[in-house]
Amino acid sequence: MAESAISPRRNENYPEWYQQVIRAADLAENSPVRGCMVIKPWGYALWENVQACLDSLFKETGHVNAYFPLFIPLSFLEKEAEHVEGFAKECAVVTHHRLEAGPDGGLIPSGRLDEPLVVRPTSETIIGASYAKWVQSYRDLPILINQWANVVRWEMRTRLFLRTTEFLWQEGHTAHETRQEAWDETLRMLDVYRRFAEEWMAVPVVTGEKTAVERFPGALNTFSIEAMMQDRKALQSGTSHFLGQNFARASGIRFLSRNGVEDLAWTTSWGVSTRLIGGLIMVHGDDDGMIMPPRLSPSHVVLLPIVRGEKDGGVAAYCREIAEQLRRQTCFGKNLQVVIDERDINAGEKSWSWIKKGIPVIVEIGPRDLQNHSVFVHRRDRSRRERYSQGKDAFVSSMPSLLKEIQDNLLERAKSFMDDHTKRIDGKKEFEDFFTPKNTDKPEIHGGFSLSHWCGNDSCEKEVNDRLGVSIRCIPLQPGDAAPEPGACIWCGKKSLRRVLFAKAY
RNA sequence: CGGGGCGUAGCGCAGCCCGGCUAGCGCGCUUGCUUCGGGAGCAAGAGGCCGUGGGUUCAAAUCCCACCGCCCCGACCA
Repeated sequence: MAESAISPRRNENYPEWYQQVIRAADLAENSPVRGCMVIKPWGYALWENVQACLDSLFKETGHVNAYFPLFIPLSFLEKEAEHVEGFAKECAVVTHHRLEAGPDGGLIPSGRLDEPLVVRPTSETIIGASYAKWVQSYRDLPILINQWANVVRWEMRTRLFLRTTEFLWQEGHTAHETRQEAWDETLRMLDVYRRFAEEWMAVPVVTGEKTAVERFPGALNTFSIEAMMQDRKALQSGTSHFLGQNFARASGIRFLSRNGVEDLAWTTSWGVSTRLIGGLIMVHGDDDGMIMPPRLSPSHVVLLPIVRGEKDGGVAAYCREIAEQLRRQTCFGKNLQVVIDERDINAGEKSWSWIKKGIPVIVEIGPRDLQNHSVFVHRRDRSRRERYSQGKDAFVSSMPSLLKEIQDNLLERAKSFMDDHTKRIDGKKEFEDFFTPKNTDKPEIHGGFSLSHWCGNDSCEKEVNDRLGVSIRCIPLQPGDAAPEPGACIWCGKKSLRRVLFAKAY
């Protein structure tokens, strides 16, 4: 049995496997700055594709981009009580604006600021200040703005992509005339995230509302998309918040309504971050590394010329010809991205490097292929033993449909995985067993999503979390999962009106 | 911030208990030759303030103290 490229394998040590995939695929690495990462070109190209796709979805739904400051005056953050409480513990604060030579030759901060500046952990307050200025009449609404930015949250424990001190994201901030409009916007953007996850990332998600315990500080309602990783834990992959009039009140976003009375705007905010990349790795990756969904992959095909010694025998030219033909093909509305890897390294090693990077299609091309007008194809979503030879022209013309097939296959695979590990559990014992590892010394991958009844009390929710490390990921919105259905709370046995989604989470 | 583990070559590690020649090994790197439908073989090389500071000692990677950093598990979180 051949070895896998990544060690340990997923079922041996999942967290370590995750780190190794990031390294092997050359996506990112730790930086000298604690908790911060360097996103390397292959990882950043993936993020750029995520940005481009989401950005066009935002534009399609009427949003425009803008940019607000990195620094937030301390007093702004103090305006919304719950918001302060939620973020106070993880804020980086700028207190000085100058460096002076110290006695030992080092530099010491000087020039203390009158009012400290908080490095934005999120931008509701600073954007709210602008909106307050911009909005005077109901005619100024709605405001539908998104910003692509970095934010800083001083986390205790960090993991590449999943939780870093600084991360990249987009945050949409909208202000509306009516409650209904803001509410609709909240759900519309949640659905944009769901579509993006499923159609672009090939990641199936559960959409739902957060419980009070898990809600965004200052929001009236928080909605999220939750995806299942291959260790069966949930990853909150995007959030959309209905902020009611809380932030409008705090920031003074007031307008003269149609009735001539002063009113507060209704606002929303919604975001996804580089965390999505962590999700992509954990949903699709295998024991040989990353697997990129074709729709977001920085490149679709790599051509590997197999050259004997110095004698090229026309292989390079043959590769260039194929590359040209492929680049004229379109898939998912874009031209195919093709790489020819002519690095002077061992062919096997070269091939493996692309497997680890997760490029959807790897094509080996040697003199024999040249002679037969064929190519040797390896789909990254299939095993290495399933490589096959194919006529060049057929290969070129079938690439778009092959990529679509891979995209669909990844989604299908992830979907059945999630379905297989989503249970409707009604017994407390069964519930506990589901979430309890059999070998406590070296916990194996276990559990999954449990759709179970919940009475609605914080105390049950917290106890489940304390005892089992399991939280309520959301109250699902999907018709099938969410249909009200009387039952008994999985924990206390009291009356429950509906099932909620329980899972261990990142 | 609590509990545990670890800092030795670019990466992964051994050596430390029981102090003692020139600090090793694997991978990677450089050069040459050989190989060539596959993560190559042989040979010759380059590369270390053994995390930092202090102490004990004739002698410290090794023992003691302090500090710094990293990882895991908890609390917190996109």
